[in-house]
Amino acid sequence: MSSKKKNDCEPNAISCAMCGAQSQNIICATSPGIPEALEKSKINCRYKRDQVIFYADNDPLGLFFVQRGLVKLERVSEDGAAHTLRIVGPGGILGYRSLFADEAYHATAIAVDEVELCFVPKADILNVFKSHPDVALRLLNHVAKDLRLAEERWVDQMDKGAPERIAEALIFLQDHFHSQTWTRREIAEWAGTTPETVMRTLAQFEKEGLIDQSGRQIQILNKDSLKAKASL
Amino acid sequence: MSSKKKNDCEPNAISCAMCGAQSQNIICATSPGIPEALEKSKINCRYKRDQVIFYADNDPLGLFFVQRGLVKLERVSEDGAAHTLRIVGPGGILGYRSLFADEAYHATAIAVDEVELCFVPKADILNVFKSHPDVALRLLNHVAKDLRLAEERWVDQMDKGAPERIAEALIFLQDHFHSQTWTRREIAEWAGTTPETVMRTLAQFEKEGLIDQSGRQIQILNKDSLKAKASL
DNA sequence: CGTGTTATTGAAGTGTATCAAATTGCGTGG
DNA sequence: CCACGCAATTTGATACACTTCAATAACACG
Repeated sequence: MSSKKKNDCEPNAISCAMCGAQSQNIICATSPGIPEALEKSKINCRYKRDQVIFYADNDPLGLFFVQRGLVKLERVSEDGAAHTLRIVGPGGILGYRSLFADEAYHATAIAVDEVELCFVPKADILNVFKSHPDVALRLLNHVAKDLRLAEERWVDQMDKGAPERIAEALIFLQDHFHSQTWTRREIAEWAGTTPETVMRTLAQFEKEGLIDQSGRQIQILNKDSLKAKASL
Repeated sequence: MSSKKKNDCEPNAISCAMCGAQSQNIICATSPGIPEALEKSKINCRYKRDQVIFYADNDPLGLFFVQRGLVKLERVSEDGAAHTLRIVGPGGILGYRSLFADEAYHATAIAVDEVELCFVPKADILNVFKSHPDVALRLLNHVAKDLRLAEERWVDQMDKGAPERIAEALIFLQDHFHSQTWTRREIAEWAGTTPETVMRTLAQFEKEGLIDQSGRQIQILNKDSLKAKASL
């Protein structure tokens, strides 16, 4: 029955008890009782590639828990250039920055592939905070790590050249989202450069025996040398 | 008695009750009773320009509350280039990202001018969390905003040219730390460019009547036009 | 009053974006 | 299942904003 409609939010499509371990996020996994508390208010949703989960400048309504697939948070500048801020996979959460900063979304969330997630309204999340104070500390820990990544990325953008950032991007994308193929454009939007530069750099890496490009598939042959190239 | 030693940490140099409103940070200002709880464990410290409060890669020992002066958080790359991540003034806190991420400092904290602050050990901070659960939410709010600023800065580094970033830097530094003069190098390290480029750009801004440079002092003449130049 | 730091200006080099065009590859619908 | 069409890839040529290096001048500090 749930497969009749597509890209629609349906209540209780997956019970919290059945939610795979892969989707155990820092809120649900914190302490027993929380999944049950959210069970009645959560709503399951599905999205296909390139569909938008939420748009920048809108106000957050709650949190999205990713159960399956990948979601990218991207920002598009006035002249149309897109940049990928974060990528969230199963077990990850979407919308927490804006919710807790009490600000509008500053990025747009887009499905990278077939995505399944569940939404919990703001009010219910805040209730969890009241009953489980340790959840706030876990989220604090998470956002603090995000902040380091963001600030490190800014300095990398200046100190390192495009080849180093692209090498870093390849390693990051493989480490975190192994079973995923990325377009040159997506790699560029993550590494902070252009598809053309990614292209030429990958060709160079292949010539040096660091990677192997079979069509759109990229295999890392020598991870250590690639790390060295990225100054990691 | 407290003025005999310099750059030394002395217990209870300023009581929390006497701490100026300017220094009311998001922890102490949250609810009554917290300052008293920290009173016995806090340690006051003083630093002069360019002195280091803590070094990158060291483990955090607690939190620093800025009472007077400015502190910059900077990261130095392998080739010696310094970049300013954040600037913290009176009422601000230092070291919270690393403490809550449970990571080493990823930046070095340096006094921009004469700085006065008080230090509270990690254990005492965690005690406050237990007795005042709402403090975690306030910190979460603060770090979430930091995260937006950091991510916005990364995209600005790519989308905007040096003149735009420098205009943005001038506005930011004036808005937040009005009574402070900055060297070209400091502006460059904040804007993500070089002192030479800052130099030439400021000369251009002056020619356009946007600012007025009397030696090291920079006056903003036309803030609206400067904002337009920064695409803000 | 010296001395080291900062400011200022000039010239040169370069990495990377930009633009353009051909080719490949993939998804979609017939 | 094949063919079509559009998007992604690939390659080349060009432009240029910015960094880098260098050398002088102005300034602040002890």
